[in-house]
Amino acid sequence: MSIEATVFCLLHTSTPLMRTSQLLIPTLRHPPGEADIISHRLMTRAGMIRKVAAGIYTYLPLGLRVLKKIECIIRQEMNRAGAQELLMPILAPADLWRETGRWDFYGKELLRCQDRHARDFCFGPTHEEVITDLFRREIRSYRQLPLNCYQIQTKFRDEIRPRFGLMRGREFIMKDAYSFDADEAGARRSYQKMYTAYERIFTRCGLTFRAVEADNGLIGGSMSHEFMVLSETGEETIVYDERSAYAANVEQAAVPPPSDEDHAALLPLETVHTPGAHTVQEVCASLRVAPARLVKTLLYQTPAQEIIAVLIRGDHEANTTKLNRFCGTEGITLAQKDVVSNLSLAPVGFIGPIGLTGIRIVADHAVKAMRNFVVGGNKTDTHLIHANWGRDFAVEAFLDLRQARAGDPSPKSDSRLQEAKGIEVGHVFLLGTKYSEAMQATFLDASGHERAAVMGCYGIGVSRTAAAAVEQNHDDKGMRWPVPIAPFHIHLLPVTASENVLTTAGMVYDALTGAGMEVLWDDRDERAGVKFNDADLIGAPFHLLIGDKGLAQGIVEFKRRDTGDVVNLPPNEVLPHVQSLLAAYDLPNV
RNA sequence: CGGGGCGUAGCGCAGACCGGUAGCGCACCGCGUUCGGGUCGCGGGGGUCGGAGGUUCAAAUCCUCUCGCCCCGACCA
Repeated sequence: MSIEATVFCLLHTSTPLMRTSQLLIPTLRHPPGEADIISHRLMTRAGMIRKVAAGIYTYLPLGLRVLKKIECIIRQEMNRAGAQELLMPILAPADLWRETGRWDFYGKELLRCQDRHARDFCFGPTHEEVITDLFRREIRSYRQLPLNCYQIQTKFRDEIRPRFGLMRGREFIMKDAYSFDADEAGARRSYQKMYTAYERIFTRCGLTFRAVEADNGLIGGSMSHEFMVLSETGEETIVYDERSAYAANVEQAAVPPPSDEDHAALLPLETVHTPGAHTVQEVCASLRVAPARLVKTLLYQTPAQEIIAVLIRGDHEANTTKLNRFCGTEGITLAQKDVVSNLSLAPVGFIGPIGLTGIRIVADHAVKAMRNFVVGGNKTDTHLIHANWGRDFAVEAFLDLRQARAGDPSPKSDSRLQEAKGIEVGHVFLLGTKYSEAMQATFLDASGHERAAVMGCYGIGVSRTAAAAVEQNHDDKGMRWPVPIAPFHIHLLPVTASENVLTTAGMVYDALTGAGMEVLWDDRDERAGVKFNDADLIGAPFHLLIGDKGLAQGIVEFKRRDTGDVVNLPPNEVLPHVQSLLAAYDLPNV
């Protein structure tokens, strides 16, 4: 490299571009029609992201800055919690995935490919196999534990239907961490450290969130919490209890058995004609009873094609997560119509527990408390009233099988649950030894016995966190980034083009950037209105307006993006003012 | 995978039913004008109408196939 080129590189790597005229920030007045939710629309309009294919995006300079900030906060907090960063490959050999059985089990979401020798590989949707393989090769002794390694890396999950921009992409950036401990107690300590680190991370990112109890799902293990950013656009529903700090995903939330039982005298079973009444609503309308007086019979089929009948009170919803847990299955589904008809039963809508032979019958707790209820008649256009379990049909077990909902009693206090929508930005799992046993990831304990490591895994959707931040922080003009993850701290807006304004802008810019602040200087030859609109759209937390009107009075205008409040300051007081504002934050240094 | 919709200039759309010169707004380029919330005027560049095949004297337009994208559903961390 020539001297000139070297000098050029040094100059230009040490002074990042912060002028609008030089940066690639292609703002749009109109979003593309396909952008559906706020974060997708605004991030596209602000020139932060561009779609390359369904669920696959390019992060433009502005968007990348936000991601880097989130990553930085994550790194700082992960390191603080004793985790160490490494980087695993995007492609993993199929053999590793076959060892845990997930090559077959993970399904179409696992994107597979072959190399030139026709060897199978997959794009990592998560990295338990690769990290566990590393562990078993390198770790021999309990003295090397605990160990917690993380990476920040691009993941690929071939979602059936990618949607919502960065919120549910196929390719996305994720921080995933894996802990290895010598025993369960150690694993719980590692889990707790990550839980605490996650609280710090999302707090520092300026998000309103809630940690909720969650199901372990396909990944396995015994305990997990999801970190939910509260937002109406959330795809998840959570229930929480203000009084006891209890919060859970509705999938997971336990519903206690009803406290009151109906003790009415048993009435004789009667057959009633209910033509065309398939749904709970139709049956209730036809018989003039409340949905809570009805018991619906749902037929589920396990992956092994076993059929099980599930009795749920008419106004309740079944919870397949709980059903899976009871059956010891994953992926139980409502029986298909053709399966039902092959069982030579009544059509869907008229199925009932009475006379249902050769099929297991389980019921939700709530059914146990009922007397003289309505059930399907197992015959077209027929229902039965005054049905009673025990007398008219047997139930294998009563257990918690329904979805929690607002108004249900809290399992942890005597108050009632409330509902909210959330975006899952983080998930911590206590895995146990599922992967370490499958892959013989063992070590010798203090007494010389070989033991399987007790694992935990911990994910944060980095790109999704950025999108969630926008969902939670915007107005009709654009984004309002929380200070720590904003692409820039200050948007410098000369509103007129006089010599005086430009000179002042240059001086303020030098002063602020010299003090380490990130200033986006809109030096374009544009009208003030255009600059204001772009600035509101991009959503830096502070805007600095410099114009001839103000300078005539010796002031510049310092405006908060979130409240719109304006403070008039002499130019030389801008730096201390911003410094005092930013001092309130634990800022990442990207 | 089932149902619905859409592919025409960078973005937003019209034209299609009824085949015959490919249009509008914004953006972009030039000149002038204006300059504190998306100025105004004049001039200009840019499109194999997603792709392939077919019908026809002639296809953005009609037919067949195909690819891509979006929405709803089922599925899922």
